[in-house]
Amino acid sequence: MTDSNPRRKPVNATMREVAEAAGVGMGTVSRVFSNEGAVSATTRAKVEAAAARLHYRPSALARGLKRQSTNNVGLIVTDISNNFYGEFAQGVLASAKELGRHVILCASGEDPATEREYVDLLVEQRVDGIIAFPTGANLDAWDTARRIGINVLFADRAVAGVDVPSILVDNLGGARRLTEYLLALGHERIGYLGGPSELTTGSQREAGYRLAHEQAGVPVHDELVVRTRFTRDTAYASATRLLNSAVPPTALLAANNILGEAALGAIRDRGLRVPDDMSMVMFDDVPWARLVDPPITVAAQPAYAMGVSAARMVLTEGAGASSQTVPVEVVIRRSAAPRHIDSPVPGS
Amino acid sequence: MTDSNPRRKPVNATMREVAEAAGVGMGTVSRVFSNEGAVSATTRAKVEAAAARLHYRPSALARGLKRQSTNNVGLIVTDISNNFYGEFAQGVLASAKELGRHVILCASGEDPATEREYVDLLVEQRVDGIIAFPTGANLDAWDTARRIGINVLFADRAVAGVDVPSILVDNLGGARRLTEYLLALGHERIGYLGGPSELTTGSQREAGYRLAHEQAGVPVHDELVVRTRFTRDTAYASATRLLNSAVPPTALLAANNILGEAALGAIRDRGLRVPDDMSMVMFDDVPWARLVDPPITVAAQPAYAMGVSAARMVLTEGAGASSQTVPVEVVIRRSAAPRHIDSPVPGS
DNA sequence: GTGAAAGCGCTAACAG
DNA sequence: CTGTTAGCGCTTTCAC
Repeated sequence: MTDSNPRRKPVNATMREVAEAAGVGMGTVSRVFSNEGAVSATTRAKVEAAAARLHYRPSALARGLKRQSTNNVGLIVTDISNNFYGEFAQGVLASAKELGRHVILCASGEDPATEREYVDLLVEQRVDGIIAFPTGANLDAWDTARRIGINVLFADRAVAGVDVPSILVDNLGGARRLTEYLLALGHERIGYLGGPSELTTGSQREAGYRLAHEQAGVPVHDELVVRTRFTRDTAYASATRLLNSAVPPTALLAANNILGEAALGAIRDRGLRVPDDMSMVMFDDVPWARLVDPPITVAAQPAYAMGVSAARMVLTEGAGASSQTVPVEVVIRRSAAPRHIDSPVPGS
Repeated sequence: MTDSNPRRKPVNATMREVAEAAGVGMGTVSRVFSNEGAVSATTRAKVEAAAARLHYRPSALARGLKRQSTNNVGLIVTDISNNFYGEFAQGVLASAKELGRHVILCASGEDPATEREYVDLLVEQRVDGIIAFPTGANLDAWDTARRIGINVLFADRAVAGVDVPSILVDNLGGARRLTEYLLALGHERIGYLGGPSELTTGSQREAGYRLAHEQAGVPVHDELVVRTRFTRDTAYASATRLLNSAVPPTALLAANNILGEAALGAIRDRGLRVPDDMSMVMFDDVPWARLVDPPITVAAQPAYAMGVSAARMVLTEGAGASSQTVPVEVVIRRSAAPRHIDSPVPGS
């Protein structure tokens, strides 16, 4: 760093100054930096030399104001330290980079007030598009975002009463197949550790769990169905509650990786072994699912690919993008075993 | 969404239109929305009513251009799906939100060319500050960023020849204590799976490993020291190479969580048990470290807290922020055991 | 307390 | 091919 006085008011050269230094008009400088219109090689060289000498960097602010488009896109996730969102974000970032866009990241923490704040903020920033894992609230905020010309894309969850293109996953199918797998192993008391029913990720997965039971003719024991938030704060307590049922489950389905983490922790803390004492499966194929012993059977959502598609949809297809549902893949590993003959069975 | 024709050119109301609708001057509207200067209650009400009617949202672009400051900060990490960066980012986001700032997220993938691209881009966006995990290259780009008045803060790694405030961690101390722990357990062939020596995170951790050996009077076996990238791509192969040494190590220190993940995977794949056949410890306390059986002994970096501090430093202290080094906490769990009497020992 | 006016740095016609 | 000009939407003196 060569600046001897870092506290002086920074003087970032303007386009006008570059033009003067190069002895050309502003329009020419603009053409050079935006790569539009034709500029003779000599003129271009002069401009570039002057720009380099002055450490000139164009201002995206001014450009955006003039062009009425920033090249930014907003991404609202719940919690970026959750590997699912991390993978998704990597996908968005990769896709955005390829398209020459920036992403402004926001974490709502699943809180509607925070979400509203971020939507408003992103609108003020005049982002070209917003990719969000919506809480389901703030319909009016989303509405004004769209009205103002911002392409909105919802990820993972559909929101009732709003016609916004979405990229969804086959939650019902995934949960159903996971449940069928457990049922086929002979389990009849399968605990379900799920998310809030207001989120479609919560309700659809629960629906899949119930559907599988129905089709197998196995009754669902409502005391084995516990709903909690999809975040770490309440997960462990809920998992413990489930395991403490009067007649405990012999297998357990966790509706996302955070819940799975809590469930596995709770199982361990009670001295139970997987899968001998307790079978378990979960949504989300996070790195640790393969690493624990035994490795966990999961319903894998293609998080990275979803992020890539999401960015592409919101950036290139715009408001006209059509919703799509991506499949989840059930990956059988070794965390579930056939029910022991002597396991408690309802009515026995 | 009430708009019947989503494809029409979006008409976001301007401040001038709000002013006209409210029958006041633009200056007044500005005062209302920026909460600066005094406005009579009645006038304010009129303005707010008009604004609501028109779905007016101020433009951060225009404001930024005029004020010469966006309220944005750039964050350049390596890979946001890596839990360490995810936690760090959560900290930055929390802190930024509190200070009314937005975060533009970039993932360099540890690639200097990508990093340069992002630095240039963030400069063009005129962010108020940049928090980065630097690759060590692109000194000139960092220099022009600072010259233009952007506060730069390096995280995790120091860069030689550049005087930029940084938030570092006690890498040497952490690696040293981890190694001492293994040495105290009687291990004399400790494998080191580390990062590139160009990164201070790489070199300092290796230095800690070597220092502990030196002080214990135990020679370092260079064939047990393998350096690789800190990313997933090459980690597994390097871990395997280490385990395949002619005389294999009895314990292993992985220099970050990705390397630890790879090491644990490789250990498993070779049918070795932890800690009976192979002790292991690593840097980074990620969720899975507690979840695997046995849980892994780690040197924990306070990622979230670092993110919080980083944002605060770059946003409130500015260019004058003084570098700080945060301690790492060694958390002993059960992934390391005393060396077996019959383990291969050099010269025996 | 409030209005008018001058730009912030850039792009996009439009002439030449 | 290149220079000139009129704003993009907002903040900020400066009068009133």
